[in-house]
Amino acid sequence: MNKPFQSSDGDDLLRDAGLRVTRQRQAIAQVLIEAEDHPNAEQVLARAREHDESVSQATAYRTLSVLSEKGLLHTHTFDKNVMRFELADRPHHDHLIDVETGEIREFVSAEIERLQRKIAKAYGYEIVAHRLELFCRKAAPDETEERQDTADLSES
Amino acid sequence: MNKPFQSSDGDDLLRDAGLRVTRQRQAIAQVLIEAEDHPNAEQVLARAREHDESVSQATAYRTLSVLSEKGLLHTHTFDKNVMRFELADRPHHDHLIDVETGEIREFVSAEIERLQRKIAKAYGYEIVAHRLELFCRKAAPDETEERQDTADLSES
DNA sequence: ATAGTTGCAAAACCTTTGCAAACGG
DNA sequence: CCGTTTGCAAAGGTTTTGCAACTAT
Repeated sequence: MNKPFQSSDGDDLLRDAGLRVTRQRQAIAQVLIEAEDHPNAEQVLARAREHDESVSQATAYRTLSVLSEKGLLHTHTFDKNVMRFELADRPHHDHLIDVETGEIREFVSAEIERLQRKIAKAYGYEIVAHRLELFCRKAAPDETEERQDTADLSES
Repeated sequence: MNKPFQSSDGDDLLRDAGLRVTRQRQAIAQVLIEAEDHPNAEQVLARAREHDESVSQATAYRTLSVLSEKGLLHTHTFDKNVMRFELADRPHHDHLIDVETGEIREFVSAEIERLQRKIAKAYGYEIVAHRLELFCRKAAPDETEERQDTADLSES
């Protein structure tokens, strides 16, 4: 019984990256798999230490760095100076950031994805990766009620 | 004869931000107006010093910071850790980054903009700012020739 | 056995800040 | 004039690195 795509298993994730499986890296991989948010390095380290106290900052940064380079982890910089991480094995999605609360919602728009590819192609490029972030604020009650808009959202 | 929108004049830019007009800030504003790329703080400082040697790092960062806060400057973080700047008075556009060369092209898609607003609205939000970056690689010659794709590009 | 990995502490890197002197309006 | 702005140098926050000991394979 092998995992189809998502390396929901930490050891697999590490091996996929060509890394040796160590206690410390297992702890980090586990954190990434369990994460439902977009933790930064400091948070990954703190959570990993709950699994294995011995994880050092250096190892956390080194592991996150390799996993990112190998494409197994996606990175974001929602706020100024810190890099945030997210497993790459999840279906692609973009982010909507509530600028008041910092809350991050994920969304997918097949339509936007399509347009992006179209644009890149028009310039003679193919997309390697992309990043779409909407910094938003809760809207005023809204007078024009366009409820059917939701239709575009989840076509992935 | 007043400028309609773009403060193509450095002093105006500074006054729009509620700042006093100093030699150093004039140099920085000039750099931003002349910039055809997306310089980071270090580059802005270096270029500003060509206009006025006395500009210090502190002033560069402080000025860029205020201009950004006042919304006169847009910021990006294409690469990991450095913030890049760009005058906000230009028509909105997104970025296509050539991952091989680092070259940055700008594009506009009214269609994507529209979809973004639609998505935000569906979640009950309104967009304050957004960021769309396509990390691309020059495409292989391409077998299916879709030249008319260019149509979507410049509807702004 | 041995190449890869570790923690530690120091360094590197980008950005911010305290302060007294200098300056703009 | 008086509040703002300056340069300097030091501090801040995040990420990287050199090294000797340790460990997965």
